[in-house]
Amino acid sequence: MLDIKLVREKSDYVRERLSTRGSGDENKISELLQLDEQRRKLVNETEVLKSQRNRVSKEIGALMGQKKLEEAEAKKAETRAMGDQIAALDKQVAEVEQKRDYLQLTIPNVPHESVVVGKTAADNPIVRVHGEKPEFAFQPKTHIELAEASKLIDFNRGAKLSGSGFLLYTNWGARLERALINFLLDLHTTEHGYTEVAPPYIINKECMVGVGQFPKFVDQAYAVMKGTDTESPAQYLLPTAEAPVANIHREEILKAEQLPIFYCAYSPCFRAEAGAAGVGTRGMIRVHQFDKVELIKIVRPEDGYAEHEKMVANAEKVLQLLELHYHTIMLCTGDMGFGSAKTYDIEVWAPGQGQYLEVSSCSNCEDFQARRMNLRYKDEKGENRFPHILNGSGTALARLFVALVETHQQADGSIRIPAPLQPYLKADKIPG
RNA sequence: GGAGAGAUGGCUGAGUGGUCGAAAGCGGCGGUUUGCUAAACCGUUGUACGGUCAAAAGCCGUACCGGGGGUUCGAAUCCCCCUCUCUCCGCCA
Repeated sequence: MLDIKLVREKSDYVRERLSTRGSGDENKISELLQLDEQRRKLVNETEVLKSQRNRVSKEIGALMGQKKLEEAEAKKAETRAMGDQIAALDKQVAEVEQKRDYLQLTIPNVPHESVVVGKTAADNPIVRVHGEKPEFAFQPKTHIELAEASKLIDFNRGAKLSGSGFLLYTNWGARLERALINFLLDLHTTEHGYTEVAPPYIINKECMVGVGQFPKFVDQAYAVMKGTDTESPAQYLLPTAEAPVANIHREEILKAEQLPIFYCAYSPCFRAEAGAAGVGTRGMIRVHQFDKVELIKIVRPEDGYAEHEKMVANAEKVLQLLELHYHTIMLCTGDMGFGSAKTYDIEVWAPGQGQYLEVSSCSNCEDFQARRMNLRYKDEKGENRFPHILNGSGTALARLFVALVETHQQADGSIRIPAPLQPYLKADKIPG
């Protein structure tokens, strides 16, 4: 969420930056300011009253001590009505505060000034290209054809077990998936300095609010309940490991020397994808459950953008080692996610699809999430500050799987395994 | 799932209706002493919000003793609900 003081003091700036997103959220600022103003007025009123009450209460206490009971009773009668007045005002404050807080949670982050202003994905500039589209002496197959031919994935039985958008990996497919996960975790932990964590897959609402998934994207989440118990507070299947991992230090005040914190985590990701195109058709491009290795950084604000660039490089390294052609784009203001101030997407080339697939999205959310989860650190001056929180996929698996098999498919139907992955799969190719 | 115990400041831990934002100890910070270190001694030590101020500092106020509600002139303290932790039993990968 945005710093209310910033909104108060630089409302025009905030409005202007928000308007570049093209979502109309800048129109919420006036209401926010109004609620803020109203709250401050009410808070002031109640505090004056409370101050009075406290004073009289102390006097009563003193009188009781001196056994001057009649005088004490008189004062009690005098202040009795104050309690109700205070209670009524407190209620008003709570109401206004609730409205303000909710409104604040629905306003997206302000884009960083280095972000290109644009409306849609078509406006996203390409910032880097690695390799080039591979040439094939034969007609390259799609991952669906390859997966069926080599029995990597049983699409029909996956759907039977769960529904459309769920995959059953089989034999070499399951092994390849596992090999990729281990390869990614090892790369980031041993080469890039991340500490591996394994979070719960069922998480509470606070995690979702903290990273900005809620309240806006509740309809995209899977809620879970215990047995037939519809009463207990809902928990959710994680849509990304970002949700639990970024929240590890929620409501903490970290010591300056604890920063920077680099975490990486494997998890499956569950997405309802309500209303999305592509679920319901076969394939692995858009599914309800996929594996991902996520990268999270918690850093000092002054380091945020340098660490952001490094994080993107860490994710790109994956594709380089797997000998895949990709390009990195910067999301324009209109295409950025809710909590992000700046985002790079990495898109890998999938020859069978004839298109680039997003396998990583690396964002600096600045202090937007830290404010939501009240995560702070104490700097050298002893002041509490909000750190920058960064998240990036390093990378998403299902689409990486697609790019890998489509890129490295051979004329004989086998799939070549790039050298860095071979020790993990314990094979140099998947037979056709 | 059953029974019991607990949750207080960075940590340990006292506090059962009134100068308690909270004793004491530890830690941290500053200082004295010292060739240096240590010890000892002295001082200091939370967070948020609101107000004041051009701003910072400072000052004033309010709230915060797991969370929410209640009783009361007044709640860390009494009552109710919830969450979490620990111990024992049961079940279980």
